[in-house]
Amino acid sequence: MDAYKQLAAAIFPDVDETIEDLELRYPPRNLKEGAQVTRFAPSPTGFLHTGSLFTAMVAKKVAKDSGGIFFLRLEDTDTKREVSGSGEQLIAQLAEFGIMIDEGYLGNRDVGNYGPYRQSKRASIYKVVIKSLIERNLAYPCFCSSEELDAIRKSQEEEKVVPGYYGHYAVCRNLSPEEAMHRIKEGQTYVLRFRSSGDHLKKTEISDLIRGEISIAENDLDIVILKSDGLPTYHFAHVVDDHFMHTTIVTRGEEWISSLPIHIEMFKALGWKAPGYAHLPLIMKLENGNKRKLSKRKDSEAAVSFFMEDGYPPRAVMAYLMSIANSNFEEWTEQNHIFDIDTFAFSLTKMSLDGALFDLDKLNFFSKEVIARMSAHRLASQSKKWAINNAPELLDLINRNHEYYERILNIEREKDNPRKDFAKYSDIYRQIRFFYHDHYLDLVSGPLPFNEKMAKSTIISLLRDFIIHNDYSLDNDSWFADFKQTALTSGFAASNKEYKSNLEKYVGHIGDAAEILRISLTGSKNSPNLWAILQVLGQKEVDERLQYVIEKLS
RNA sequence: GGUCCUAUGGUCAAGCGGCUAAGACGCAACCCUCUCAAGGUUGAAUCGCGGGUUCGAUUCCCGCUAGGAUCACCA
Repeated sequence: MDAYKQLAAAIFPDVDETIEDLELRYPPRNLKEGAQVTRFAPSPTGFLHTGSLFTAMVAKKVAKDSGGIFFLRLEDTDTKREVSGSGEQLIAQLAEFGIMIDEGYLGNRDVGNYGPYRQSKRASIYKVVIKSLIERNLAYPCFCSSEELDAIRKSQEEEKVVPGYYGHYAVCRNLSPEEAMHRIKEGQTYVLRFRSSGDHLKKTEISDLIRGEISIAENDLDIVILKSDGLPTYHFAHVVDDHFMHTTIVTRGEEWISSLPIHIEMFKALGWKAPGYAHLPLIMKLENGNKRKLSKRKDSEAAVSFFMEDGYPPRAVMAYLMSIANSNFEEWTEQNHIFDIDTFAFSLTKMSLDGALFDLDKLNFFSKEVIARMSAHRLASQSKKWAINNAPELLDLINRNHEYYERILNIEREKDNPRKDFAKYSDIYRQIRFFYHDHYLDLVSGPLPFNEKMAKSTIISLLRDFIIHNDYSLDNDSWFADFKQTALTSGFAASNKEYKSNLEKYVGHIGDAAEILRISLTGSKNSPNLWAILQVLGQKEVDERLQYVIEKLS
């Protein structure tokens, strides 16, 4: 047995499987021609990030549109940063946005034949591969401490050379296998590094599915592939996992482009075919006039929980993200009047190449459209679901009478261009609370915003006439014609034009009369259609409110 | 700083050698109107700079500039 084999055996005495065994265990997938296998590979380090949702959406689209497989792998090799429970949370949040996986990690269990789908459970697989690498002298143990590494980096900075563990700076790369074995037996801690044979001065052409050819210097860093805790680093886990899981297209953020040479080199060294890569543009944020990557820590909209808490319908968020991914989605959705990303023909090559600024205005636009197209019934149930966790004050109103709530939401809804005044569920409460008697009393407790020029007696007379004459059985148009008559008898002109040409003859015009009624009923100068409000409130409540205002003014 | 990516209105962007340079969001005005939310009409606003190539560059090439990403036993 040669020295490298002995070293490998010393490091992994209990690994008896080979790469060939693994190939047999994870045979090629049986998919039709052109079907793509994609994955979403998040780390369980906290809430789902908006950029991650974007990536997941694209990955799923690519797989589904091609009749392939979309799976999820949990990249939980960083035990220090892991937030317990966030893996499950990720799955749940993804599901809220309609992103379901075909196979992979599902929180409490794995589904699929290419698992385990949690990297922390795949240690034995990585070890098989690394053992083979050591046997071929393509990986070696490194005993450098973090202090030594820091010292190397510092000296490199002083010498103004490229920092990193390479060439003669890679002191452990030339340790003899005997020496390495000796140190291991002594109990020194170590990591395993990949022995790079790349040349920093040589460029390789790599093709990206979105960007086309990219020319980057070869990797010459001996990167760590197995940490001292026995878990792999991202680079190595990516290569091994996506090989054995037979991923055909890796979708990930643009920030990974720079480590692409590392991945390519490892695929080559192992004799494996690398997957296609699609490096997605980052979602950016404007700060002090500069763009920057959306940051989870600084930007509330970076976590998708922001949208959930504010009450944006998931469909609206997805539509917005899709409009960033493929700008023709917007045009498509205009014609189809639906915001269903599943039926849209997505294209990787139509993606923009630079990061989009997150645009809340645009999201609001999509969201208004989406909400306006929901039935009152659906909006009621969706907003209730939201209120349960986020808005006790709204929930209170809903719970008083669900049917009444639904009727409020149905105002000006069932028509060709429905009302678009809610961009998110959190907009609802403020706009509908006047429908509830106690809230109404609260809203009108102060001075009412009547036009100062309007005499109290005029207001009172109009409201009194209204109480007596109003007919609740009329339809919208007839009702308004009827209301004009009432206003006329109180001295209002039937039109603005008429009023303007005979200022001294009238106390105001029909618009003023409507304003008086509106303020009296809602406490505000702005509201939805008056007739609709009357219908929902009903005669008893209307009369009570008007009586209240009359008394207040008397 | 090295390396890589990117560059059309405020934002998202179409364009792929010849166009009055689409469209959407936002903004403004007007119309409609019982107010608001809408809806309709109109408008303001863009090819970063400098060299080439070409009869002709927003488009192709090279610089520059700017922005971004990345340089860990994090992913």
